[in-house]
Amino acid sequence: MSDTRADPVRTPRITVKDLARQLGMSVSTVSRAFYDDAVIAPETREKVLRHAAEIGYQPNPLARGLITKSSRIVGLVVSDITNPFYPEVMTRLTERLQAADFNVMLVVVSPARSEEEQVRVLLSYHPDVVVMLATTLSSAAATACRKVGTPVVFFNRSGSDEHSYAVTCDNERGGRLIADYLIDRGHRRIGFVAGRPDASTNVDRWRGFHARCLERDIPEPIASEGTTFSYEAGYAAARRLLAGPDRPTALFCANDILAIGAMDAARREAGLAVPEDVSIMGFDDIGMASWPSHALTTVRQPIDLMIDRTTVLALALARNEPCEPGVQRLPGRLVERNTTRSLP
Amino acid sequence: MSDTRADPVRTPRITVKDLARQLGMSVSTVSRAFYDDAVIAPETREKVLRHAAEIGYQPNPLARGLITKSSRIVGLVVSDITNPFYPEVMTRLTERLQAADFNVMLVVVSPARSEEEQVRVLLSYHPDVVVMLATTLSSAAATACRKVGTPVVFFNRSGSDEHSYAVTCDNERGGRLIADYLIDRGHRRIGFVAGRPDASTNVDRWRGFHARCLERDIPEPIASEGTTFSYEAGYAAARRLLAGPDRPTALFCANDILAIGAMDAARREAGLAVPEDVSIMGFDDIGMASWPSHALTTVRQPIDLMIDRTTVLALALARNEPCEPGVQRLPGRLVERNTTRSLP
DNA sequence: CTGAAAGCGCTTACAG
DNA sequence: CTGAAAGCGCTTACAG
Repeated sequence: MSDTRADPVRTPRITVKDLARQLGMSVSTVSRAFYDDAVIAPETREKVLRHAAEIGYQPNPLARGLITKSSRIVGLVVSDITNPFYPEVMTRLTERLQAADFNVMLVVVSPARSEEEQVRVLLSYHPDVVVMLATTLSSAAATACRKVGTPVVFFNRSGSDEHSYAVTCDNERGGRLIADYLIDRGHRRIGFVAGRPDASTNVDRWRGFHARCLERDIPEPIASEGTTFSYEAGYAAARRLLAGPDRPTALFCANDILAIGAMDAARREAGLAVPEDVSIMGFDDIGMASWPSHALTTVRQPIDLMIDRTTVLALALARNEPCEPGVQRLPGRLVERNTTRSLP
Repeated sequence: MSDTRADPVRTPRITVKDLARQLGMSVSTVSRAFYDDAVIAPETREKVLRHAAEIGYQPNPLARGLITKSSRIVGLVVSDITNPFYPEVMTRLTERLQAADFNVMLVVVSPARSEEEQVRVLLSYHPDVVVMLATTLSSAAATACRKVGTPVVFFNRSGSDEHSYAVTCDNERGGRLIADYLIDRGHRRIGFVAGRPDASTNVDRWRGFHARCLERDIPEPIASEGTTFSYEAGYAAARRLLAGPDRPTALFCANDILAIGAMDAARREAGLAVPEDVSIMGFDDIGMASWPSHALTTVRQPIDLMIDRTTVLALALARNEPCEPGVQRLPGRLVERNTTRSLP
């Protein structure tokens, strides 16, 4: 603290008082000009706004927030950034929120410190709402939010408790889609490359896939032991899955990044051609999936719609409008590329 | 505004006053407990701190900032998020800043609106410092910051004006490293796959590379017309460069993501084997570069060091400590993998 | 060492 | 329609 004022070169900020003085008005009047629904003469408002624009004044949202109890901050909590799916979501969501005149405060949950502790400092800024971008986050963070009455919406994570908000892809349905696709093409021995075992995306995709396999009288699919959603994990799991003599003819990977690792393992470790010797499917449809070298058959998450829903929900909650809790499950669609084929 | 209080379910926040009342002290005393260098009896401080922890009180940094003129917010401005290099930097930087008790306010500059406008709303929160993660950002944003006296540090971008702060890889030296490496291995006809022409990374890498080629009496390298740093751009550029009859024996790509696109083009469009028919090099050493399917020879940016320097610099500036302006150019190192070979 | 008071930059009843 | 005053949650000289 002591050094905060060590070198007072900071330009002193323009305040309402300055404006009021320069315009010969009271601060109240000046303040009112910035609120559409305030009672103020149109010419007065215009005068204020014009002058403000000229000298580059804008009300300090921090001071404003003290009174209105609204910070216009939305907290964005992320953790698993290795999945290329997230940076894209993060930036697009941020753009949308910014366009609605909210600012995003980012917290990256590092395993080094407790989730709750890290969210606590975010909470001290009184965000109007926080959105969790996280398959991976436990509910500790959400609980901390709820304790201070801050609404939270989960992106890409279901299974949070009853009265919270979530928007996800319909992962279970996606899993079924994949089972049908593979089975329709004659596959019987199918392997599953798992991601994080406790992630709802992993659980739901597997559940749908597994259920559909049983419904269609396919032998129990063999699942790898899940660890993380990473290239390396996909590589390692596929190597094991494809090592035995009775290897699967197809692999469903819990997400694209796993699938890309799995493809490399199939080619380099097991010496198999994709899709000639083994079919491989992912989930998400990240940008890389469509690169010619991967050309991955996968299920595309309805990302535009998901972001849209999340934005609308977050904005409504930030404004304290009543919203119906629950998880919105949006349907994905299967996109066929070159990593799968029909068995003769 | 009107709807802000529509549904007053928000838990009322605990304030200093509550603490003071509950402890039978004045607010001044309570406040002092949170400052290490304030004069206050040790037992009093402990009593306050203990009680605060119990009931989950922490001072509101917004109100605090009004007085101290320090928001403990650092602005993080990003734009080109398609390059996987950035998400990594972004999250690691954020973690470091959080660990130092600063919070990150993220602004994603979208091409839809003006840079200055988008930074303006960040500035209204009075960040103590802003760091620009951007090869791509113009100086408009930086100018806006300077106008209100907010210090800015550029990450991965040099060539900002004289009295600003920047930390980058020594890109020019990296370009020379690559020229030497290729020339030492017998390459004479070398192509350059350019990224964004106005990005300092692109310019500096090319400059060093080009200069070194001339110094060593290699024929003028042929450069593609740069557009963006993307897989697609690398793909398109390499296809053109490798199409002619007198094609280059090696390609230096301005970054890894371009290089990966270039490799795919070489293989699929030109029918060339890498490195047998053409050697390919990138720059950055993003995670993907080391995947077995790419195994890209590249120059690794000293990312740990860069992040460290940026953190230290940003923190110092946030505290208004005097810092020496200028750009810190940190040496990268060449990492050899499987996309290059010696010419016989 | 502690407390009463002023003030940070705003907004918002309350009078006029 | 406008202004004077109170107050949001804090910090910090200033007395004591």
